[in-house]
Amino acid sequence: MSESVPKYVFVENYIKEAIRKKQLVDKLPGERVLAQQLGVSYMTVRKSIDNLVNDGVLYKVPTQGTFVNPDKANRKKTRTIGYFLDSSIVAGISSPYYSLIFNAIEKYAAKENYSLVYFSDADKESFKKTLQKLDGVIATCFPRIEITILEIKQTVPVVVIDNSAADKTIPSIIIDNFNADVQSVDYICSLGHRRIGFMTGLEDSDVGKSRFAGYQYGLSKNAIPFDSTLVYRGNYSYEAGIEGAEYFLSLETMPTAIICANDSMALGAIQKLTQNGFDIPNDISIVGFDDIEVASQIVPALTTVAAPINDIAQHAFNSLKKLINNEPVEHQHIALPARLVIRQSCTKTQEVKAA
Amino acid sequence: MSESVPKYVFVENYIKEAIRKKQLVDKLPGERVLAQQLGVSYMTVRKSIDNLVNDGVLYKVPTQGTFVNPDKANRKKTRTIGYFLDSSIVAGISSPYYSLIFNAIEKYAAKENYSLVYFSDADKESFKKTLQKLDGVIATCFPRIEITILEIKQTVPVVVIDNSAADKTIPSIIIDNFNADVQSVDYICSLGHRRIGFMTGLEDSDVGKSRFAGYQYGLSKNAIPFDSTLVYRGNYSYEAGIEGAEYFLSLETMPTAIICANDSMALGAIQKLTQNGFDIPNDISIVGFDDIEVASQIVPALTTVAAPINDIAQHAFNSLKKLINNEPVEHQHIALPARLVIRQSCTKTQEVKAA
DNA sequence: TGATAAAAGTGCTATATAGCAATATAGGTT
DNA sequence: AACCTATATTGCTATATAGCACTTTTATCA
Repeated sequence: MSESVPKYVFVENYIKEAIRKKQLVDKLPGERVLAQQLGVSYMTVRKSIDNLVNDGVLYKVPTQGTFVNPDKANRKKTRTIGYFLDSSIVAGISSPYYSLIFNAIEKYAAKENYSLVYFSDADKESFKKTLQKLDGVIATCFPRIEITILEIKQTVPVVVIDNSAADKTIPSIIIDNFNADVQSVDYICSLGHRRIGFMTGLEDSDVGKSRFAGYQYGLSKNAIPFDSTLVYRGNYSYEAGIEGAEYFLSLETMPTAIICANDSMALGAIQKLTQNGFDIPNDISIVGFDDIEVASQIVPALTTVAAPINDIAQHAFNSLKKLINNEPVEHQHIALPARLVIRQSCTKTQEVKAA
Repeated sequence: MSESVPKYVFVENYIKEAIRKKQLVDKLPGERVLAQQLGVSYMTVRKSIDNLVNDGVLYKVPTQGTFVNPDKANRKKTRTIGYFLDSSIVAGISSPYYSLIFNAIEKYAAKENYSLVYFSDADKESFKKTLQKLDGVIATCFPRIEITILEIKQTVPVVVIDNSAADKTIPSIIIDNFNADVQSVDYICSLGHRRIGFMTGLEDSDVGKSRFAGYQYGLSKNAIPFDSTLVYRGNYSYEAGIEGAEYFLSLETMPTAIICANDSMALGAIQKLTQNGFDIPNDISIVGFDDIEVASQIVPALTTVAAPINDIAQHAFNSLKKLINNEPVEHQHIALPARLVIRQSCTKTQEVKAA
């Protein structure tokens, strides 16, 4: 028993350690018994136990004893939920798509008197402490962060968006990316385009794979053979858009249209192609995905697939609310349709125009 | 002294009542003194006071005494702070500038184990309940929401950004908008422009007024007489940018450059001018303010004033943390410099080019 | 074997006492 | 007025003891 630690703190630590080691799992020895075992006064034991009760580690039932508090059971509801983005998304919540989702979730939450925290996992300690304060979490999910998703689920109810979690008991709200990109290919084909480039998103996720698969299915549906040289492997960033355009510029025969797996890559492609003297859409048509706010504000205004932001937010919040209230969630996995918004970044091919 | 109430509860109630009646406003008598006055044991007094400390009613300073906890500090700290935007900002947290600020604040807060809630005031009840959960608030301030700012201040510590509050005891972190726009005018003049249009922000705030004043001062500094026909009264929105460009198009002689009070209006102006066959920057140069992310991604990349997002967030968080911890805030009102970022939306006037 | 009484266990309230480290106050000196 | 010393104040840690109301366990008796 160290001289520098008060005895009552020593007893607190002793109890906490015994709980951690599963030596104490439910009922503690009586206060007088414990005092005798540890060789301290009864009042010292009482002081330690009172502190641990205040901290929520233990609870007392008069005349019956003192018990270990189960992990999740006794926490008070805070009516605060969290929106989680992992820290590999460098721009974090300032990313145009995620800030739209976050804004929409906050509106639905506020109507039900829930406050909304935004948090990430750059600081592990802060991440854990924030989780402890929440009734539940809506998380943007990627396969690469499955461990984090599991950790969240072990602490509070969780609903995922964008990609399903590997653990299929976690409800998910995603976009029907496949049919959205089939739609884009159909529209581009309706303008007469046959040589259609594609900038993929990250293929480590269902989002990336589904958008690419939709492109491929759209080609075959329009009797266009798949040509792998018309595919640039991107990663959703503006910089990838620039590099993708460079790649297509390097081809002997450029595509007459490019479908991008998101708007940021479309912006990068427009920048590089314009710099190289190409006119959008007269020389080459561009389609994006997400319909971030500036998509309608740039020159030319971008034709893009509009993600159903409000629907995603509403379904995610409602599913989470049910989990928090221990109610059954009717539709565990929801795939929402996305709509193509036609603006000025696409035009008919020169051949169709000449005819 | 009632038989049915334990003595320590009686002492707790006695202290709380004395606080309520203002008989105790700051320092309590010593524990031994109190025990004597109330005719109970010293240990009983200690037990009562410890409970009131746990409840946040009192706080103790070893060797100095026990004190009444001021009203605001009554609650247990949640280590959760809020970022407030009033609901008249339709795009809410998805606005490019505000989401950057919010993202930056979250990073500083997480490092200090504070969680960050985003909230608005569309739902009054939710607004009040959220306030109750927070240790403090960083609020984007406008003169039109002074009543809301006061309400926040009456509940928790508050720091404002963007505009100072009318209540000068509230710390503020703002941008030096005046010198930022002087800078823009200087730069435009250095390119040979003498006919310089200006799209104001909202003039109901210091931000709006300072940016306009900086434009005017910049003109006089460069010996250019102020011409009120070269001023369009805007409101920071993309739509105002379109209308502003329409206004300048309607003039007999258009300006050769336009300085916009923010980037969204610059986007609108570029859109309308391009539609009307003008080339940016060859026919007319454009300057924005804020340096939102897409400013660098559009064609042409926008020359704009970069708001010191991280500095604002850092100072705001640090000031708020001090308020929460009852420490003095050294610099109550901070005006941070903003830097002009030169990209592709400006060029020399045709006259300078010909020479 | 079942019922009842006694004993033991349990957290709770209350008091008394001693001594520690740090700070504040009072008094005296230069 | 500034400095030093002694004393008082302050919350803190720790121990000991007594007895209460209630519940659980054990022992005893029919």
